[in-house]
Amino acid sequence: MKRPEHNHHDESCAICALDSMGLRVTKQRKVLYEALLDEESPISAEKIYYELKGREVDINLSTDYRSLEQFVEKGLAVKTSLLDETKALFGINTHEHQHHLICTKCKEIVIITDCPIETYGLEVEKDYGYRISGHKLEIYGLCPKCQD
Amino acid sequence: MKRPEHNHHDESCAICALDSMGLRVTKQRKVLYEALLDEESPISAEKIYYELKGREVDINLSTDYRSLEQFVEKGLAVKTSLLDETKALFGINTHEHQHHLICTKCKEIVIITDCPIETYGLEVEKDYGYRISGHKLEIYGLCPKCQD
DNA sequence: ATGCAGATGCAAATCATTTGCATCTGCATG
DNA sequence: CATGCAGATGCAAATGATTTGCATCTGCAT
Repeated sequence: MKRPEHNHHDESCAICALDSMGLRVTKQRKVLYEALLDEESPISAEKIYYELKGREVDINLSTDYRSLEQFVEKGLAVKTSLLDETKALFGINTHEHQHHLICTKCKEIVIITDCPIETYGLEVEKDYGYRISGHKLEIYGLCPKCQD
Repeated sequence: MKRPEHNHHDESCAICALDSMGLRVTKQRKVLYEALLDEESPISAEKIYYELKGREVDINLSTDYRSLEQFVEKGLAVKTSLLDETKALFGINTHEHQHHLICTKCKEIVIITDCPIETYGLEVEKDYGYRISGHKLEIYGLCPKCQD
């Protein structure tokens, strides 16, 4: 920690998170990180830009993209894209292996932390000679509300 | 089959496939469908466009995109996007449940037809109240050649 | 053989994302 | 605490993928 005056160390504190990864703590990055913390599921760069717009500190769309990309590089955030959408979604990196359950109608995203394919990866390594580094599982369906 | 002079019915025949889904058999769609049949894994619209370029029949990029999208609507092709790439990939719909094993270095894509989460879907339905309609699983790693 | 709904080509538009550049600002240093 | 400068920001313009409007062309039902 480069900030001796800052006497806690907590991932849910933007200052701690940014500082610990060697990123300068600017007001833009701070509000951006905090906005990500507030989201329960991945959000697009554009959407987060509009959420910040009009608050005390808003942020330019370029800065938004640049910062999100840096968060991802530093492991503070994760980038993904769901369904057949072309745009990227960003979320806080919880350092918890997780998958998404997505409603094909209302686009609600539920996070699933239980993973059925941990062991399956080993089988794949054996069968295909690949050295597996990760996987992505999305499950689609209708959420309870959209089933009526 | 609307073409009585065409006396077989085979998904690997472009004329049959297009005709059976009510799509006009144009020379552009025919070569496009045949090009898709030749691919062993999903390919981008642009790449397929360049592969056709210079052959007897080439095809405008707009037509390429429009036709691929129609193939997907009619269930002749499937659209996906892999890794964190933003561009869409298209492949022939084999009507076979499949997943992808992707080399993070050389981007080779291997198709896996064995699926570990058939039964897991049922658990999710019970736990989350969703009516599951599908899922997508991608597995990342280094292929044998890239491991050196 | 023929008309016309639907398909194509072209160019311009759109949407998400990135980049160049001039200006600004954290923060390490004295 | 003042200060310099590497790194961050805002703006506008560029890029890359994909889509669309429109005039022209072409399968295919008749």
